[in-house]
Amino acid sequence: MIPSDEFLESKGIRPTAMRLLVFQHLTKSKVATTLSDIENAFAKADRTTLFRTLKTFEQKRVVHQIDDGSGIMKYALCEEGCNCELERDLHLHFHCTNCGKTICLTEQKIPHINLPEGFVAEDANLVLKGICDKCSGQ
Amino acid sequence: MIPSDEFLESKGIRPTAMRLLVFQHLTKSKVATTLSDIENAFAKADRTTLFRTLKTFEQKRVVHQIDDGSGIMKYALCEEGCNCELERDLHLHFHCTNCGKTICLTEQKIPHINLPEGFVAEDANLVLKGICDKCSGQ
DNA sequence: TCAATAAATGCACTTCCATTGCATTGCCCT
DNA sequence: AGGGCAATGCAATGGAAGTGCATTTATTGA
Repeated sequence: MIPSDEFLESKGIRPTAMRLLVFQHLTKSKVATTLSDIENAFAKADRTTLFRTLKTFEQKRVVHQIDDGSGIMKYALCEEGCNCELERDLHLHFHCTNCGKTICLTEQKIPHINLPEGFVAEDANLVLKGICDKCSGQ
Repeated sequence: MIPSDEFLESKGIRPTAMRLLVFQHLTKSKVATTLSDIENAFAKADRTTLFRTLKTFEQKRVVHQIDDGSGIMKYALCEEGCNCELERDLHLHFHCTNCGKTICLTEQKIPHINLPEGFVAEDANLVLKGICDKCSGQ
């Protein structure tokens, strides 16, 4: 496991204190995270800074944005297997309607779809909604 | 083709003038429509009324809501083949990043996904993004 | 028919989140 | 040390969803 600061630098991101904290917070979190989540995690941080940090991370392919239909954007680290560098990563997401958590199912890929003549797909977003393993296990 | 007012009544919706207009507007429109689209179509109508009209339609399974990731909710009529009455209809949507239009691909169904142990899917949302037939044909 | 009741509409307002402008601070390099 | 650019913080804006309440319109029942 390489140090966070080296990792960020390798992605072309200057590893400031704030960015390292955000990165480590994302690393620890197993689920997709909202801006507010992060804001609450470090009360001292400004919302704008966090917002721009996430935008920077996104641009440099460190995180990807997830629109799970909850109305609030979420972010999750791109993992090893994540193909964000090449093209949009086509793994899918699971949104639990019970606990509200959104989970990256990096193992599951979005199947190929045969589109009608003339349509060219460049990106895909698949969100399944239901009950997650934790909530169904109760 | 049964008249609009009879159709709405058959769905348990009182066919007011406003609702008939909105319904007919949706019928004419081949693509998913935003609240603002409709608002602009009838300048005299109030946003709230339209909002609630759409909510009513949604509840009565006349339209379905589409979150195509553009940040703005869109609505489209449920078609004959639409299974909204039983459960969520699992057809997919195509969002053109060129013209911004969102199209229901009612022919294409969302493939079944094998989820990890403990996950129970109740709903699915698949949005493909790219260039639509009209835009790619130019 | 007319009053009583319920449903639909319109206006104003609130909330929530994403996003931007601008001034300030901090970091890096010479 | 100082110049310059990147990062940060504060304030404000904007867009869309949603709510409360008063008013209008439609339905029902005497």
